Amino acid sequence: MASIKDVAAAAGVSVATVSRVLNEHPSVSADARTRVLAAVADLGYRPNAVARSLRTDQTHTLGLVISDVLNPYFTELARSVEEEARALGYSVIIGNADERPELQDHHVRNLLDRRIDGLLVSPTDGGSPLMLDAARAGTPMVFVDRWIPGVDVPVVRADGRAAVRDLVAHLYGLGHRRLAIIAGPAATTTGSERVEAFRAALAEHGLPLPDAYTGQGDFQAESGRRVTEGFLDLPEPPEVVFAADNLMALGALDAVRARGLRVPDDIALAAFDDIPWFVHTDPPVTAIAQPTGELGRLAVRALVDRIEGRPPRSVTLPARLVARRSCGEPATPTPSLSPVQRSTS
Amino acid sequence: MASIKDVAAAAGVSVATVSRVLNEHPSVSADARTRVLAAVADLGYRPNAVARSLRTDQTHTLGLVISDVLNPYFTELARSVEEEARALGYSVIIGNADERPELQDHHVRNLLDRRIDGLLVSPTDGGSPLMLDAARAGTPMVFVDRWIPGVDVPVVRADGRAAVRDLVAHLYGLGHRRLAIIAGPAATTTGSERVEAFRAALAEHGLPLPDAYTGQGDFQAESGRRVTEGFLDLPEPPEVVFAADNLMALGALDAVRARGLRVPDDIALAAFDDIPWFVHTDPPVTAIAQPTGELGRLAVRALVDRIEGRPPRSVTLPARLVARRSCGEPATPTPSLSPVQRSTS
DNA sequence: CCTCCTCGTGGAATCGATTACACACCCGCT
DNA sequence: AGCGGGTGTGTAATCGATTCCACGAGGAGG
Repeated sequence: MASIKDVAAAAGVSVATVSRVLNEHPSVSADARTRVLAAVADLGYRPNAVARSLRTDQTHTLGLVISDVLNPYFTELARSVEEEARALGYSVIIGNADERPELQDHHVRNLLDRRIDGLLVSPTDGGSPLMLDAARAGTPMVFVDRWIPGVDVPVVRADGRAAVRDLVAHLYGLGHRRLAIIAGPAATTTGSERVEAFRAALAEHGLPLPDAYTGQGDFQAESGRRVTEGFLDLPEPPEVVFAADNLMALGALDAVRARGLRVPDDIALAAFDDIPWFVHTDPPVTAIAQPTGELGRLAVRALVDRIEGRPPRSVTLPARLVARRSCGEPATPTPSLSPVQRSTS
Repeated sequence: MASIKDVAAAAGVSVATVSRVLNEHPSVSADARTRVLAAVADLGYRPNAVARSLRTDQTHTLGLVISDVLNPYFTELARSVEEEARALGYSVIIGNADERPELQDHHVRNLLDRRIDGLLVSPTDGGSPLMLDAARAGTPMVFVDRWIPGVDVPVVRADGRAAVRDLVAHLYGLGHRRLAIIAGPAATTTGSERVEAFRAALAEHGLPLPDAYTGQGDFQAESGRRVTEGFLDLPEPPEVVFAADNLMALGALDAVRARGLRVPDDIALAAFDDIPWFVHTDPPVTAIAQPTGELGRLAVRALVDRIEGRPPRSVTLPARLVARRSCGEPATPTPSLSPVQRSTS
């Protein structure tokens, strides 16, 4: 592959001049510029980003470490992150942690070794020493969706409290009194927060949240299935199951079906995180929708602000309830076509 | 950040010795080795991958350019690619082309600039000059899922012909005679191949495939909706719609619902590419399943073989029909729980 | 005792860019 | 004529690693 030296030789100038042309430095004669550009076109020369990065100490690359790419919520987040980053002149390297802290560490280490300019993380746990060290050492970093309390890193996330309260009111209004939750890992902020919000909302209606009605999941479909089976085995099963993410809701749906039961007649179902497929399931699933694309964009902007020396801002956006048929009577007679179409908020 | 010089100084040796310790070169005394390792641990030193890549001309990175990350098929492919690559000591940078050739070119260029060791592509079109040049110039490259005819690059893909024939037989057996297809872009191999296979299978049963029953889609949900509306507007609408990918099937489902019609009573639906959600839609969707994870793994292995000097092999795996309720009577009375559970092959 | 290897080590070149610094040239002003 | 200043260009240092080559020490063999 042609290097800057080859271009310089072909154009009859020094490498410094070639570099200046390529970087649009003003003090280059028109004559030299055209000769260099001709040589570049002729040789099909492309600057070596590796060499450039070594010299400038910038890779124009962001790292994104998420918990599970197969979760449509994170897929969409990743997509919006890449789009916004591209618009700002950065590339993105995605690391999939699969909800496993050691895999998360692997990716963080790998990304740091590659000297990415900044790191976007949705932590799977309370924070590994590696990540905390990196944050302390000054690596530009922003948490997205989940965060680690007590660490001085900006957070871009959605607050689901109001939406959870709306959901509980909706359920209460439909006559449900025995409500259960499939929680996410307590080590994640989203895991614990959603349970807390749910418990608080129940309390407002004078309803308890017994231990038997709080199942421990891990944000994966299989755990949703397992927990739901436990619920159905209880002498007095809940009337509603609220899954703290979309995959566990899928598992719950499986478990209910496997028993030959029907949603919502035998048991109702709701989920945190809305996804396009929820419109098409049988029945369509009531869910709490986050402004996922917006979160991704804002997270990138905060990170790039930090990288380029501007003060980054933490952002919290609201989530909203999207009521469908999985909890009882349809909210309206017309079919719901898109996840963003209807909202009770 | 500490560099190899700092380590050398701290250990009282030269940088050459530090490098030898780090690369497990045999001729280093035990004494020097322990001093170096102590200094490394002490300083929290991590080798700079950028500098290393510049010197060794290897990045241990693969590029993966896919057409649409939001398509669950490609998400799963990306995941398996990353897993296998990690197992072989490589990282992956994913570029999402969004079915847009110019975006595909952007990513290919970006990846080549970063001097990735090899490129995995599922081309959105007949092949841009950029990609063809790269292939000709000797960049290790493997096509996955889709490919470009006439280019000397190994291909790892699934052959859906037999499964399409099974599907048509299944539909014929259920009494359907007017079958329509929502095709993918003719510029993609998967786009044209699936129509051809469908047409050939129909011919075996003496059925025609009129132009009015072949709609042109672009692998995105919206096009599935649009084409399906066209079908429904025909004086004699088809009895079955076969969508050439899962997103267009989703769009078709929307269109049918929007008219207040029911699947499969009013119109039947089948899709190429099976995904977990198809089990949970209303009704569950009959689909042709590819061995996606296996394709990803084999593609990575072929690429790494090529990179490391071994001869790469093209691979074609079979796809299989997974019959569910969206085309008529359930295949069996038991509910289908997983997309891989049942097959007619 | 001298020669020849082997082993461990360090110096320095190298990868492909960016950029500080020096310098030659030309213009205009006094 | 001489000097200051801007313009365009080249030389060389630099980023952080890897690796070729040279060299000194020490052991084995003649």
